[in-house]
Amino acid sequence: MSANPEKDNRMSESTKTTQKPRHHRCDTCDVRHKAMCAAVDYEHTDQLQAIVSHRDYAPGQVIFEEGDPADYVFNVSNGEVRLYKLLPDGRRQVTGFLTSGDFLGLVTDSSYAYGAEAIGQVELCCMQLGNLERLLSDIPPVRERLLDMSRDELAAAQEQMLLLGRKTAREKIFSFLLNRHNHLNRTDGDASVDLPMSRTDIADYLGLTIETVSRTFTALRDEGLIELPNPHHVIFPDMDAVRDAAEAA
Amino acid sequence: MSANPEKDNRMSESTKTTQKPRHHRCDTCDVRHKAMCAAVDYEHTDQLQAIVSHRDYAPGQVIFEEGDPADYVFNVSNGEVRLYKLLPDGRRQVTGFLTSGDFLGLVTDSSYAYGAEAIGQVELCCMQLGNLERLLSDIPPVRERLLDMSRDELAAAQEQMLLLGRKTAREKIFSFLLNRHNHLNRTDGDASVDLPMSRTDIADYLGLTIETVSRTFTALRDEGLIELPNPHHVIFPDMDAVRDAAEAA
DNA sequence: GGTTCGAATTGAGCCACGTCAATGAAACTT
DNA sequence: AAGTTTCATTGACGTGGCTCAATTCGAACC
Repeated sequence: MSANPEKDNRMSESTKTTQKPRHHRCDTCDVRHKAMCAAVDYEHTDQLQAIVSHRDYAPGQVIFEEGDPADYVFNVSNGEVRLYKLLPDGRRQVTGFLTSGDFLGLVTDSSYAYGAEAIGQVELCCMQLGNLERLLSDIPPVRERLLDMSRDELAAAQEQMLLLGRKTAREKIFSFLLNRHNHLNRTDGDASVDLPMSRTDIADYLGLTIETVSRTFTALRDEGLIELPNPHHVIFPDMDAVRDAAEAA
Repeated sequence: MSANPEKDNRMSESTKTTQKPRHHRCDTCDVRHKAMCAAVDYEHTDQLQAIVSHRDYAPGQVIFEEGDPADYVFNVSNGEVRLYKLLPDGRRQVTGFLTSGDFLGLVTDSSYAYGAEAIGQVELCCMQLGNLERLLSDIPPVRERLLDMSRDELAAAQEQMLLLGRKTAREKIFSFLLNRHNHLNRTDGDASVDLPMSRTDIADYLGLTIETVSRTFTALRDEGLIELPNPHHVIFPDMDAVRDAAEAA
């Protein structure tokens, strides 16, 4: 079992609502096509613009905690966010990592169903829950879009259950690396993956301890399957070999 | 790691589409208030009725497999269904159990994202995917309802990730029993739980082996926390004691 | 250039749970 | 009612990953 306070990473409540309202324009937003907002047509862009604002978060800063009253929902415009659930004794399960375009703010009984923290510097686009609901009734395609997005999220969640319940440490690491490679690889030929999160985050995401994560990375390095120029960057010298090894076990 | 062919449980492909088209009426359907259909108003009930049909499934029968082309979506009208994902070597993760009112047929790229099998005798209400989509555009509240339902499902999935990644065998069993008790307890004072599924299903749902599930049940029985008149029925002699023990670890 | 401090790595030992194997208890067949 | 099959339980033993405890590495400081 792992506990992981990450004490100092967690900013005080007072800094939590730190807000530097910049002027962002929805019509030139570069993550719009990936986000929920893609379903807002040209005519309604003004309405969208009117209800969104921006917030910046420092590394480690809490965005919201599980159970907080959910007044706002968010879109990630920049940076990486971790979602997590805690047990009373501090054990943590990271349920997902979000990047630009992802929707944030799952709600049950008008409170957040999980906690969310900035991993590095993060920029969020946010709107009040009430405004989202108004948007949903005014512009039907937005609800369709949101349904599609949560359909994908649900499929990813099931895949993660398979990983957590039935895969070995080695398989978990392989799946994690290959998933990241598939989902966020910008340039096509790039056989490398960035890992902005800490070993603790990875461990809590895969249901392992930091020691096991570290040892597994080292083992893969020693086998020549990956290179580790630094703990936050993985290079695949031979992508096919990795895929073979991943399937073998 | 557990493999579990459940060979003979699996009916042949030919029996798979076994269909005994009965006459069911949406306007008197007794699971309607729990299902997606609750969002279809009185005026549209005929339209709903026109596109649904019923199917019966025998215990162990495959409803669909992961990757099958998804032509139909379903509502469970009766019985219990297991959802699962498989690894190439046969290891299985049960991702959920469904009962009456639950929606079935998560789709990605127009194929099913998981497999589904009847646990006992099962009755499903089904409609073609295209008809569902037409329903969604014709009756906006249905999409809203579906979004709400998948919101809840997603929250449950995250809870399950916490269980799989961070809880001990004992805690997993406690959570499983208490969840069942909370979610499907008909009569209010009833301190018991039915477990229609096999030990293998439970093990694959909790990321354990059948032996560990069995041993944990026995341990709880020996401690006087539960009674086991038979493997498919659990009685809690002292509900509060169970809740305390569950929190203690 | 040395100090500090957090994160990552490495080592040694252990234990919760898995594996393998036997037994028990129902339900089904004939 | 004896044989067969399936599922659950129980026992003996092994091990993958956890725990506890050092190092090591780097970045940010004077």
